[in-house]
Amino acid sequence: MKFEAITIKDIAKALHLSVSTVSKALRGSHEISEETKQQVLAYARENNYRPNPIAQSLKRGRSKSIGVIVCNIDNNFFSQVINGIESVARQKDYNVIITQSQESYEREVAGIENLSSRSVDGLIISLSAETKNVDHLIRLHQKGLPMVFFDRITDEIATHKVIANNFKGAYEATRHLLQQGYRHIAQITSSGSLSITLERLEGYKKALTDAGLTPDPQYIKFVQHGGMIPEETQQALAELLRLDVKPDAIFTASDRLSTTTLSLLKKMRISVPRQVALVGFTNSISADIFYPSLSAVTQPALEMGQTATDLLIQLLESKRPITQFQKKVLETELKIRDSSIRQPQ
Amino acid sequence: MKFEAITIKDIAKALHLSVSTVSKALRGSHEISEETKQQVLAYARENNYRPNPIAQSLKRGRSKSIGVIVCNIDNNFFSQVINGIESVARQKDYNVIITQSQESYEREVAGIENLSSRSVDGLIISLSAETKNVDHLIRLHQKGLPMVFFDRITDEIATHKVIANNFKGAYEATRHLLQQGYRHIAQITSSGSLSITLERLEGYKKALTDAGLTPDPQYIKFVQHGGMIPEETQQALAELLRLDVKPDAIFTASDRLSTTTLSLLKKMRISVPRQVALVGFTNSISADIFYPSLSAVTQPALEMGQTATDLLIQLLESKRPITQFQKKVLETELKIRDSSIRQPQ
DNA sequence: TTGTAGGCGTTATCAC
DNA sequence: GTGATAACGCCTACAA
Repeated sequence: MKFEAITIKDIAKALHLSVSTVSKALRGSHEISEETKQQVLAYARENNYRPNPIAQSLKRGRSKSIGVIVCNIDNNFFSQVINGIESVARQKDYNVIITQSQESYEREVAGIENLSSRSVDGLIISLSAETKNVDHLIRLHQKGLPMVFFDRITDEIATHKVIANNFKGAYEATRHLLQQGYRHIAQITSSGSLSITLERLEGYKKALTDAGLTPDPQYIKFVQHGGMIPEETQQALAELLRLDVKPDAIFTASDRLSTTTLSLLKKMRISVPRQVALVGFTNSISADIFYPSLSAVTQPALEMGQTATDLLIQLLESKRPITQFQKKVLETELKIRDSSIRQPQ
Repeated sequence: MKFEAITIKDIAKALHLSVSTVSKALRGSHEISEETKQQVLAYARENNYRPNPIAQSLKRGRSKSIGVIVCNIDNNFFSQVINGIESVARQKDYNVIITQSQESYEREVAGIENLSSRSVDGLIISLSAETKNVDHLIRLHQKGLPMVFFDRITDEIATHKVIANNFKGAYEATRHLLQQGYRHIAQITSSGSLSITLERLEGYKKALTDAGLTPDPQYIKFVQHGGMIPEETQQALAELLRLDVKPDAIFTASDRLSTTTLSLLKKMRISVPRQVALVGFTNSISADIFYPSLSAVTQPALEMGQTATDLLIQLLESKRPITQFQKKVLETELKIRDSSIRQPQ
């Protein structure tokens, strides 16, 4: 199947003009007479002429599209971020090309490889859970491909970054549990190679030590694929519940982990918060209709997507090379609901 | 910022060959000597040569990318569909360009206009809630742009379509409520111009008449923007609860409507299912941790995305024009949970 | 004011 | 077996 469309050449032929005259007329050049301009414009409109973006891209050396790579789009947080990305990009006339890594390092490398090589002007990236090495990105960055990181970032590349205040979010969540009187607070978190994991871990530890407690490694469970594989979460949870001193509260440090853990606890008929309290990172808009309603750290996901896109487009459209980079830290919000409220014994 | 990369010309210059020789060598042509081939391939690999996809697109007249337009990506159902689309497309080496209509007709027209004009080889479409007229799509289709519809489809364009068995899904949901003994079953649904709305409405009505009941228009509330605007849903719900004979059960016919309605009922302190039962269409993976756990019609969203993409790529890569079109109907699944189980009085 | 020519990177055709 | 040339559609010096 082919999709034939009218070109500048067709217009030129029809109007007995040269392509350059038509081209100039279409862009309203001063060199062209009013009369010719009108004629060309009218013909173009009638025949619904659209410049071929591919030819324009080839000529200009920019495709007016940006690549996005996330672990998985079917996730409250990431779909909200992409909503933000798409809105800003569309407004500034950029296409958004989405790729999922599915938390796999290989897929991330392949996806980014594919997006780059000039089919994309820049990249918006959140690293996969498996990614420990970012050489593939360093190479591209050195070659001059602009990129902005969000959420799961890396220190090894100097560019704009947008994250939530993960430290503070985790700190507040943990402190809240402490204030409720819980003392054996476990954490289920993503892969230890992710920036978000470390930041949230630090916030959690700081809250514990500020309360005079010593973080216990036994209470910290890493789930390698960030909750995408329910069995991994299940195992982490089972290990926690098998400890001699069972946790009386759990802090789940990512979106999928939070909903999965709540679901697993329900299946195991473990009462929340009576037997174990729960606070999680989640951007689910349904956290208030969970049972129990889920106390949650929420990230400004839409804003994160918008900000990342603004920063990337700044990079793309800047005349001179940018050497000062921003790391924007957006505030999280702790919404306290039932899952963490201590019940009278 | 520029992103310079090596071209076929650079290779030719370096190796003192002509561009055409290099081009052929790279694609393993028989015409080229083994020796030259190895030389070129080795040089290309060393210097990490990637063909410029934009130049290839211009030459071939196809961009190897497909456009997707949905109302909103931040939605369980649609993000799952897009997950499916992306997976298949990536595997077949197509880029996926996402656009959101935000349920606005104007945005849909603009988005599609932008995706077409040859920046995209084909389109995967789910119509916006506001769309009553599909002339913008008919025009493109007649010009030869391949497209596949899913979920919210139109009869006015002959092409492949993929939908869930909405009639049956709604029928079973309603019948289940009837079997539980509910007699005043209301429906909150999307815009009346959407195919899914009509199909689900028919299933609902058929279940009622099969049970000897007469559908009452008062019990059917249309929400124009499919739940994207909570106030609209709230008003629909309020109107239902203001009726002389209040509904004893509600069937919510789309994803966002279901979660929003449950949330609103909770805020109004209306007990579900005791005061009013609820069954909804939703693809939330968290329906079992809602309070009460939500009886739900689930669509095979991932499969829908995969199927739509397979069909589109068939269209794109077919040698001869296709005139026989499929309408694939995928089965829904009714998961009965607490929100619809009649309580002892 | 309009037209010619060349180039963006790749590929296909045809000549050597 | 290799290379010159033209073409995809658009843009832009430069020439007329």
